[in-house]
Amino acid sequence: MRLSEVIEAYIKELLGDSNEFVEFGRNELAEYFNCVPSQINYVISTRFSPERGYYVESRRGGGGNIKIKRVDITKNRYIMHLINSLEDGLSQQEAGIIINNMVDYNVIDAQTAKLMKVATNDKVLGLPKELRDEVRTRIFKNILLNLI
Amino acid sequence: MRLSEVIEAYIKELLGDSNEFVEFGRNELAEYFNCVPSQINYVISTRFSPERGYYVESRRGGGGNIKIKRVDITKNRYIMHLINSLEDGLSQQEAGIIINNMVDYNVIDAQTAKLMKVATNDKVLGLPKELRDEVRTRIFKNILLNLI
DNA sequence: TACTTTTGAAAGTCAAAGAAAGTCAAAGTA
DNA sequence: TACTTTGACTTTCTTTGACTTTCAAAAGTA
Repeated sequence: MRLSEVIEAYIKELLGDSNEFVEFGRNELAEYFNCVPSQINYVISTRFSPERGYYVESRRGGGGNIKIKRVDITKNRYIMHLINSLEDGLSQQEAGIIINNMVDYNVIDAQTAKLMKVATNDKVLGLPKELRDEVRTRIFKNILLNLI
Repeated sequence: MRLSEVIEAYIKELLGDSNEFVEFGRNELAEYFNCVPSQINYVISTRFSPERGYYVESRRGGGGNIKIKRVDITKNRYIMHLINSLEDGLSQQEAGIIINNMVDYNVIDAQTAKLMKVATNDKVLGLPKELRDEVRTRIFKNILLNLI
């Protein structure tokens, strides 16, 4: 079995039942598995994506750590479906339509909708088009994930 | 847990129940936590700055001390004040601290806080650092504007 | 007494050292 | 070819300590 798979399994084990999230030091974990620290990043980026229902946060510096949160993807199939069906270069217009739909279906309230629109707005992001759509997609997916 | 966070929590604890302000000797506090005095300054400047809704006074010399007050203002004034005092190039950490404070001050609820954190998260933005802090600042400010 | 100087007890500043995590591309493997 | 492993280098945050500034009380002076 690939080491990456072992690490993946280990993290999922930790997330096991009852635990909504895990928190660990990257170096500790790397030491435990006798690998370079960056392997942990590889595992996280290939296996703990929003599409699979994971949200990842981290901090650097003294006492730094990585926190992986598991979202119960069965709790809101509509949102998970949305996350997985979104193409990578979401435009402002497309995002807006989806947000409006969510309001119509009472998935989110007006205030949340407003904030989501702001955070995915062209002017606010203010980046060259391709990059902008990429970033917007990430923001949008991750917000969706955290609505569950 | 990081010492800085322990000290932060301790000060907030003191501020917490009905106390409008805390007053302490820098050296005493440092001794209590077994750290160098300048660590107290670090905690204050990263966690209790005016942008974060705190007013800090101090006196040097014999009998000198530090006094930290919570600023008591209305939601909208708090937000306006924040918008005006935010510098460009906000880091994820700074944004996070401010968001936490807004929750403490009942300016936003936990759900909104989460959304704001996600939309200003390093990994979510996933941009080179020069751009990242710029974009984050725009997103953050614009969300604030829309909270008014 | 009224004013000035000294002195020691604080707090402030700033940069270096330390401790983590992140990035990226080259090398390895199936 | 696609995925994984590795490691050198970067960035971020915290801790530490040497040095500076300020203040108040004590001591000295006219």
